[in-house]
Amino acid sequence: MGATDISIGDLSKKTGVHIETIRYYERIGVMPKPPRTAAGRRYYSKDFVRRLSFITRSRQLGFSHDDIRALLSLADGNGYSCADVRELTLAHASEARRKIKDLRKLERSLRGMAAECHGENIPECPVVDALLDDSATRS
Amino acid sequence: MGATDISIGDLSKKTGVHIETIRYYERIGVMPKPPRTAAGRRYYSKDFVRRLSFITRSRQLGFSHDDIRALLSLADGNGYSCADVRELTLAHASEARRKIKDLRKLERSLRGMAAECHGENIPECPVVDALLDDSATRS
DNA sequence: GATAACACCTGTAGACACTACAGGAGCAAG
DNA sequence: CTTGCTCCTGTAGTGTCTACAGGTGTTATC
Repeated sequence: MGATDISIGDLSKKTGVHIETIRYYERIGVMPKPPRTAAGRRYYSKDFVRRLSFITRSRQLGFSHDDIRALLSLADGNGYSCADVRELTLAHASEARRKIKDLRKLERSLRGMAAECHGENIPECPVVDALLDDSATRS
Repeated sequence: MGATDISIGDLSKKTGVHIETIRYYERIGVMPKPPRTAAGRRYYSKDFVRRLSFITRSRQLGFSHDDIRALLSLADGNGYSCADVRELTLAHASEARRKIKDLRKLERSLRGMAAECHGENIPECPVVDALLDDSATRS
């Protein structure tokens, strides 16, 4: 264990990733297995910090662990091509755009429903009605 | 089993909800237990169709099953007040707005990264670099 | 050197919202 | 009466963690 190496707790504090999550990442193979002390404790070099940050940044951008494995595979220089990464990235951008569209519609619906509702405790709440109406009794 | 009652398979076709999902909804208590034939098969009246549609519409709008239980409780007239529903709805609207903001940022990042990348198979992929840089070696 | 407090270990189970499958029973058409 | 479909229950798997139980190791204080 070198002078700059850190424990799992320190890695957790440094990156804001829970200890359990770090171990989970190791288990599913997105983080490599770190070396251990004689007593069996993990210790991490700067490279591990870097890789964990890569993973959290990618997760924030909505990449799945499978995606991240592909990205890391490229970073490690085996298997995937840069074109693959580009494609993956653009696919995510399109999906983000789709989600934005859906969420805009959703927000409009929700605010519209709430605007109709004055908070009185009447049996015909406009929000509930809005959800009940347009129901599929149209087969 | 009345003339207009339908089987779980028909309910599934009518609403687009998988049979397993319908049974799952029953198990977790968002759908009430339907009556059964002598042989133990579920059958559903129009009311059930209506309620399942309510549930799927609510899910599409991002309400959790707990939220839906609260909404249905109001629809059934016990416990929750209209003001509660209003609050729930506005909270969801705010969350939708937050997600939209995040996704916009995400889409910009992704498209920016992809624009830098010309698909050549070079070891320094700008996408991967963008993810690796800004890594936390700043404790 | 003893003790207390804390960090770490493994393994398992839970959360959410489903989905899938195994193994069996009922039912309708040819 | 056999074939093939639908339905039944129960259990296990998905993805992304989170939480806990029960144990061991390390460090600080007296």
